[in-house]
Amino acid sequence: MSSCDTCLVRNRAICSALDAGEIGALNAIGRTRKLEAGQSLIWEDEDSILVANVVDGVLKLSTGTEGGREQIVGVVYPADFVGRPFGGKTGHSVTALTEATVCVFGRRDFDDFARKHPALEHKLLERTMAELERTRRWMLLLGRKSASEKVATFIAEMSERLVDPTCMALPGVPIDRFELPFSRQQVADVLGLTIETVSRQFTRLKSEGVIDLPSRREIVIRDRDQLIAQAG
Amino acid sequence: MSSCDTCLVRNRAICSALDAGEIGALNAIGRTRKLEAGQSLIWEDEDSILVANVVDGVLKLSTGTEGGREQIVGVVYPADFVGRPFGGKTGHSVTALTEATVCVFGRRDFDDFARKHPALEHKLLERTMAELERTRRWMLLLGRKSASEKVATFIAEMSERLVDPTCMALPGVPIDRFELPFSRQQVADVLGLTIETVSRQFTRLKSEGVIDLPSRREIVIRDRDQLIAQAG
DNA sequence: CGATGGTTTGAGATATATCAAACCTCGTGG
DNA sequence: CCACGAGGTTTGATATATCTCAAACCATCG
Repeated sequence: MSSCDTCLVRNRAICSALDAGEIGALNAIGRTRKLEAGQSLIWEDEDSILVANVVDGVLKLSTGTEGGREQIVGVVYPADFVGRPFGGKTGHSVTALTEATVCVFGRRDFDDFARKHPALEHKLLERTMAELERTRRWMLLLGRKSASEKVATFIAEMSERLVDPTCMALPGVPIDRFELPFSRQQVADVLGLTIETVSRQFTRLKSEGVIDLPSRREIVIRDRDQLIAQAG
Repeated sequence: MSSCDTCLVRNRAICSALDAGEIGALNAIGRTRKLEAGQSLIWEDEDSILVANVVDGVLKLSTGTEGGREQIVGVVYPADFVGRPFGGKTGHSVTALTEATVCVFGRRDFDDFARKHPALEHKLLERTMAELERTRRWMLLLGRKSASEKVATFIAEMSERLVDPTCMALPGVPIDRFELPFSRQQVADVLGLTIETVSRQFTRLKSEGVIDLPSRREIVIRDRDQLIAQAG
């Protein structure tokens, strides 16, 4: 029996393009792997040797300058795909932010399999295009938004993406209370700000009653309209 | 006879995945269109109705805030693909920066054709992944680089991308003199800066002898090593 | 309990934005 | 041919958002 049968993201990941027989073949070349928070799966500038589906947890994609400045260039959730198939180098590292479970494949094995299964490539294409679209929207934030707009946008987006991964929640409905998978430094690295500026914006939003911060890693949205308005 | 036979980018665009017969079929659903500088092909937030291959010229992809701030989220050159196949909205407009020639397809026609031609989808997937990679590298610039680093990086990247589109030049060799397809305002919109800051950085680089500016739209790189060093 | 790592708060420095004016370049029409 | 005007660009003076440096604070864990 294939471990895909019990996979939580079986119906949402690119694997949903495959029938039972094909899934078995894919299962044969992959294996599931657990990562603890902080552990990396792929490193910046290394030759692409593996790709993966995220089964559970949250991971960051990040790059940095020689000077040690870091920028988080993407965040992936269950059912998302990571890595660079079809040769080339990955320009960013992939690191777990929470405990995570991924389904990894050798890059070459995956390449061969994908070329023989156009439906899988099609899913991957749709996913990649959606990710490119999302990334481009984020560029507007990085290039043109103020610190307060950045933080408000960040919280609003988080509440839309951090829905129950088991899909029990209604789709498209954002949640008003969630646990942040980021430290303050990591939030700063997503938004292109410093940790102090992020902290000040959080406390300002709290003092204005827009959000509440029960603990360091928890956020409660008290006034979503106001939050959206401040997102600019 | 198919107009693809004389197409300058026939061997580099996604069409290179197709044989003579398939090209004929693709040609039947597309048409070439000329754009003058400033003319838009696709508008932000409209439902995706057409997609295109760039044959000649340079186009920008851009989004803006309600407040009128603009961010250029991508620049495309001959052989690149633009538009959002497989449904959804395009989150950015596509506008010609120079006179341009594109090969346009109705989005639905293209979708149908692509689904029947996995090799075409494969090329498109590779291209989309490369673009996503490039876009993510640009995020590091937007989020973490100073104005001087941004401008130096911009000039260096331009010199690598604006090679002779006919491919007569040696591949991978950057050029030292080129005409900018951007106004100062547009450079500012690519880098997330103001027009004044861009101007000041240009004149500084010129006064340091790193570049020369024979005219508003021309750039000559005098000291590439120094330029790269300043790109951070 | 004290040590440790992350976070918040404060005071000051600075890069970049903003506002305003002068300056080219180029096309138009007298 | 020259004067004029318009758009884009450069330069200057000032304002301000964000960064930097530094200290206090707070949870967590041995």
